Amino acid sequence: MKINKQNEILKFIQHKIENEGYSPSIREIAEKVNLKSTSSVQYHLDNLIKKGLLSKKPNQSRTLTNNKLISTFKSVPIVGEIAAGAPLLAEENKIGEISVPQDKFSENLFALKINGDSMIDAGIFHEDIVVIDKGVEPKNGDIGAFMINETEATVKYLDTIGNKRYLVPANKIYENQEITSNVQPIGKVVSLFRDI
Amino acid sequence: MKINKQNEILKFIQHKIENEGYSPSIREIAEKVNLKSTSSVQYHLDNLIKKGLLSKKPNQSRTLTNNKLISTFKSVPIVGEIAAGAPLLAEENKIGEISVPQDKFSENLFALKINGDSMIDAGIFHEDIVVIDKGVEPKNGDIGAFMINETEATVKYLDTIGNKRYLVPANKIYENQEITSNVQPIGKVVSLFRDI
DNA sequence: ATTTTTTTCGAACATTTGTTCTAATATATG
DNA sequence: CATATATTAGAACAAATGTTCGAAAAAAAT
Repeated sequence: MKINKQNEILKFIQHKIENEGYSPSIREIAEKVNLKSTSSVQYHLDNLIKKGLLSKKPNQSRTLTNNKLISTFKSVPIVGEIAAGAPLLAEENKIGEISVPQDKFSENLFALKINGDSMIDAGIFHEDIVVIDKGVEPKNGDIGAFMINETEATVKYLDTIGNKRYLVPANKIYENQEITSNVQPIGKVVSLFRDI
Repeated sequence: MKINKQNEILKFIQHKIENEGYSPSIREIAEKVNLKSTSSVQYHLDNLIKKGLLSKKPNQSRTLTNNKLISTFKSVPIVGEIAAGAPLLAEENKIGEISVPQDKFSENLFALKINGDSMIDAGIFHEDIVVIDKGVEPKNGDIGAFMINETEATVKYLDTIGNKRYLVPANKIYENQEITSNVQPIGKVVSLFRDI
């Protein structure tokens, strides 16, 4: 019957935070896991905290937080068609939001919805969403996002052939495009999301 | 000086939840926004709740939640190697968690880490994470997850050729595998995540 | 200037909640 | 079986917290 009280408590706390948006009180935990005394819960909480699985603020109610996957996600904008003249991240270019785990989040992140199949051999398909880190300049071999003529954003491999730098698609039917002054690197592609 | 107390309070609550992981108390709000009385804060909270921007539970501390963008994610387990004999979602098979938007969440979701390149032509690469809906039986043409010999989970296209059903890889170097009694459908692949 | 509405304050109160201590009970260990 | 360890219970306490009411102050409207 009693499998593992500690884990049962941890799971309930996580569940409560995920579903209600706030931590349970000690007495709520006691009731849920069938413990008659608040001090029994305290006992397990102390152990969970010692293990580093939980944190709490002393003398403050409902301040239990999950140390591992604090369900705090932060949203980054998804950019669609780029309006002529408007800065890349201007409000009028925004077509949505996507959330990324906070531990991977930085202010430099935003997302692009892929249009076309030029990166299909890299496993990046039409309508996939790629997250881009503006703070990381794409290097040779990286997949990066680039602004072309200040109106179009594109995702390609970056590569140097001879002494020229190219945008390299991952699809044989498209050609390399030399990087000239009309191409500006935006950032490096760091992750990808797809609905199937 | 006083720009908009209501908005100031809302912002502080959101900030506190995002950064600390729990809601502020009324007195903490009062101090932060320079109100001397808790009832002044109550006054604004009531208005924010009337506007539908906040929710709270009566007589419970720190239960303020943001109606818009809070806790819109839920975690689903990532399953790795499947221990012989253990149920697919047994704790010992779990290698992590991934969060999915709440509006797409169901209790039937879990995730698999892809091992190998048998689905490479479908844009599913080695070490990608696919989310599977156990509540949806894969149909012809769908990408599904299947359990083989109750020990190995695999992701393949499902297709019917003649009167036989096959697991169809998306990679020419692999062969179709006829579905026999040792193959059990788990669910349909619904989304994909990749770190690049 | 007067009235009305909005906002703030203060204080008192009832609950909720975390904390702590001791003892009882269960479980494991030798 | 005896002993040690882990777990649970009970109760009492102190602190944190939400709630409420009336009045004052500030701002807006007439």
